Amino acid sequence: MDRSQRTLIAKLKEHSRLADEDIAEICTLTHNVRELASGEDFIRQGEKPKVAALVLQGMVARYHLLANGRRQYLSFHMAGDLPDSQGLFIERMDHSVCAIGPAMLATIPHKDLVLSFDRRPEFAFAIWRETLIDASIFRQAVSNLGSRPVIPRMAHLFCELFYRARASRLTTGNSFVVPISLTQLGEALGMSIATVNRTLLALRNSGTMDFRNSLLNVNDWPALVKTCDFDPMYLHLKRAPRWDD
Amino acid sequence: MDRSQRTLIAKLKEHSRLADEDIAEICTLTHNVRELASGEDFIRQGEKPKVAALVLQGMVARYHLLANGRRQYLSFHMAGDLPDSQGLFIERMDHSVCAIGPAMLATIPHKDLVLSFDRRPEFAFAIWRETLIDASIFRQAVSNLGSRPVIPRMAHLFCELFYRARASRLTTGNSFVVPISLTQLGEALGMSIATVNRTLLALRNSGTMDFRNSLLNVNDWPALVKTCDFDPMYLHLKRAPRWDD
DNA sequence: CGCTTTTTTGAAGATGGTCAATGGGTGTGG
DNA sequence: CCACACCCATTGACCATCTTCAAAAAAGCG
Repeated sequence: MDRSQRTLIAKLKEHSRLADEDIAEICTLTHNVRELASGEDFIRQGEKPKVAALVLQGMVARYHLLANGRRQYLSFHMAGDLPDSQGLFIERMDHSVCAIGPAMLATIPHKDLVLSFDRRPEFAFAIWRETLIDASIFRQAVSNLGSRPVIPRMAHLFCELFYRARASRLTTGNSFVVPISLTQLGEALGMSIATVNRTLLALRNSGTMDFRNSLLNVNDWPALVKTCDFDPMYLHLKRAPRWDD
Repeated sequence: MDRSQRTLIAKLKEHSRLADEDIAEICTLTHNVRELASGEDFIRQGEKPKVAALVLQGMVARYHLLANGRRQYLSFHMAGDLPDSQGLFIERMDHSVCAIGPAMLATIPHKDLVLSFDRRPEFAFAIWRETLIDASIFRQAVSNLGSRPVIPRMAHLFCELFYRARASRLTTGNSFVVPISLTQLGEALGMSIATVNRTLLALRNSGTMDFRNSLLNVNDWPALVKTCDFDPMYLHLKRAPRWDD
């Protein structure tokens, strides 16, 4: 069992039950490693996806490029995530995937995955569930953009990132490395960079969280959760991460 | 082959190839019919989904209920859609589904579906693709809310609804019945009802479209497409609907 | 026909955007 | 080692958009 197989198994176990046979099946999957420079695209809107990507290190993001040149970030992904699982059964990518900070990915051919799906339907269902959770995260983004003022909107994004990172054991204490620039935050949350900055200041002054120099610090988790009414149910994890370890 | 089976097959054929065996498998599925009054919930946030729903008639919507009482509509669905396919492999619903105007649904137990999936993986992949297209629609909603001013934002929603309806042959000429109230439009597009009304007026005056009394009228499709840079690629349909029939 | 609900319109005010200028790091080359 | 350039973050002033509030008109419905 190599690193990427271990990462994938750990990820799927966060929400699905895997039989020994499923794990054995995953261990037959081979992959290539691809390193991305900060900002580099992994796949672009319009291209035909042929491989699935698994994040091994760093952070990547999905984004749309609009006709007017604007960029809209759709979701952010960390180690264990499958940032282009959404391209599995689809002819052409309707969005792009790029690195946020330097990142390392494992790529697995779709062909191999589908063969495994035929052999182990439960494995397919686990990946399917993964794509459904992705969709649930998109739905939250819709509500976040459509219904929340800037401060809770920003808080919700960081709540989600921190909670997911914590569930995957990627945090250190109350900190998590998030190499997103202010500009990119604005392009994710539909805010101007000025507002992004003022909103981060407000959150800092409230004593709930502090995002600076690519480092997120959660100072008062319950208060932060309350600012945005964050309810992690939508992440559909089997068990909540513990806060006392 | 009954009505609901025919509807499902037609829908899946919009984006997937089905073998005769897949169609035969679908024809073994039995269902119940459920009628919903306007506004009635089909399933609520927090409940455990046990059946999948197929829209036979009318329109239904997914929505979030936020802690502050606000309602955020996430997507709208018409005949042929599977509005809670997102609940297939998930423990609890992270959103609700309600009727927009009176609607009729066919319900199919998840258990039966999964048994069919095991027998015909291609059928499973077609439904999976359906859920991935749903996710793609959510992504567009994110971009719509995050990046577009009110007029193109409204235009984009109606472009999508009309295009999807046309692809499913639910339009009559340039018209399509959309029983959404102004309040609900606002709750979908993150606008106040006053702005919704003024935006509809602006679109009416531009001569591109006219939405009034639950009836959408597309007067100038190319111009409407241009106002919001609508590109239907993200709907992943095998072939575009024809405009000249 | 009177009631409720939905749509329409106006005016005032707040939120967040735009623009422009400043400051702080970091890396490069003289 | 310093000077310069560049990128990113920060801040202020002004302004546009959209919200809120209030009220009237129109449209369904018993």
